[in-house]
Amino acid sequence: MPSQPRTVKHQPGPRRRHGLTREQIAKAALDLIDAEGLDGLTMQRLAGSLGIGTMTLYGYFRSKDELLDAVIDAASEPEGSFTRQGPWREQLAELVRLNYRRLVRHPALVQIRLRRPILRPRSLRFGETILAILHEAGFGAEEAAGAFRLIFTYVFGYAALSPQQTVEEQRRETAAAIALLPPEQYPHLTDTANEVSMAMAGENQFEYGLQRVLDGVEAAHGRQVAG
Amino acid sequence: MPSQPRTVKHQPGPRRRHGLTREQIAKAALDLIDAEGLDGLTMQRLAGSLGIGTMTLYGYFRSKDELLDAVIDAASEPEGSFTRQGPWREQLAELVRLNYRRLVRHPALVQIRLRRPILRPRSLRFGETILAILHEAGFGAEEAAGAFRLIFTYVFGYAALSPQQTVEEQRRETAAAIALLPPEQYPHLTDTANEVSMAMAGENQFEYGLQRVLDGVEAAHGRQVAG
DNA sequence: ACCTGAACACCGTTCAAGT
DNA sequence: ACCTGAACACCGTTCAAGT
Repeated sequence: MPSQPRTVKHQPGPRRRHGLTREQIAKAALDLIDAEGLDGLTMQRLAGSLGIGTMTLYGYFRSKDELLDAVIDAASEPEGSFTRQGPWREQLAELVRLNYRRLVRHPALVQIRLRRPILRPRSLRFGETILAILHEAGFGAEEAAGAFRLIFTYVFGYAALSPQQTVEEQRRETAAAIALLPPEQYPHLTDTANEVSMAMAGENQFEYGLQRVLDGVEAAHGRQVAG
Repeated sequence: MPSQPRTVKHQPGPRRRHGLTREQIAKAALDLIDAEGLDGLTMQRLAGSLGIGTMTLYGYFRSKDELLDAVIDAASEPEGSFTRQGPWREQLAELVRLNYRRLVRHPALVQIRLRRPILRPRSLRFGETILAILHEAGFGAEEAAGAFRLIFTYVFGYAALSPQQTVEEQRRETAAAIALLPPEQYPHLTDTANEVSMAMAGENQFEYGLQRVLDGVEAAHGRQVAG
């Protein structure tokens, strides 16, 4: 169950011995995960990087799970640069791009989300804005919810399936695996090894798929309106 | 780097003391992951369930990673029921549905893929068949590779982001989180809480998104052919 | 040749003790 | 009141020893 972000004691000044706040600790944890993956965040290492005893962390957070909630909040600062302008499709595209970049900046969000749903108010802003745009574009409630789920699946799915390795490493690895296949059993993969290797890594592919997803949402809406 | 599925010794008969094969062990590991998640698979527990010593496993697999490769193969039996029939769009849809069901049957595949790319020949069959269908439909190499990546992202992303909890639990949790939001700040989410909760859980949503993805692929192909 | 217990360097968290 | 070392029940894997 999701735990509330309550402070252990409600005191304005840093009465604590180390002068640390929950937010500062969460930020340090976020940096650790972004740099080394979710497995890289251990209570021992986090405490070590802050120069405090491991058990001191449990004075700020009841468990590692509660710490992860704070990490999510730390990574979910509102997107200041987003302003709703232009046709609904372009508004959606821009919002999705901004949130995709956030996920690239903070792989921690993706890795945590793969373990459990993220339902913090700050994170739900993304859904609220998408629904607002679709509502204004004339989408019904069910239609809008379906489109939101698809868009959410695409942006998180893309980020989740993008490797932590460099683009170059990934392409080489894909190409190497294809090169090992018997061409007569895998003719198309063999013939298009280059194109497939390119498509499986790199951020330019994100935009291509996003446009296809929006094509699909738009097409269904057009049929709905027409029918 | 991906390790080869080589047997430690090439002997036809089960000369081994326990009479166990790599395949049998991999199958047991697959069952463990499917039932309890990737974290549920530990060398100690797997050995225990097989009634052998932990270290005996290392006589069959050089490392846990090599064991996971065998688990992937065990879960990737070819889809016997798939026959290419009808228009390309329906062929794609059916192939994707079959593979989605495979992922639902074997969450192990999704959980392993989130840790590293899956590049085993048996798994690459999926890509080969998609490329074959698209090629026959007149897609160019780059266009086909882009469509493959999108479809792959959708099917794995959808499976990866689907919770391990029951559909009912998930819906209740989503609805509860929305109910906690201040309605004046989240008006659309509040108004469509029901539709959103439904859309975020349950397999019927998979088909909706799949059709939108195929709409997008089809629309882009139509423009390509027309232009 | 095949199998395996003990040991090592890790985890998250409980508990009891320090200041 | 705040902090923390020791300890517990785990991990994957190395090593040396059993049959």
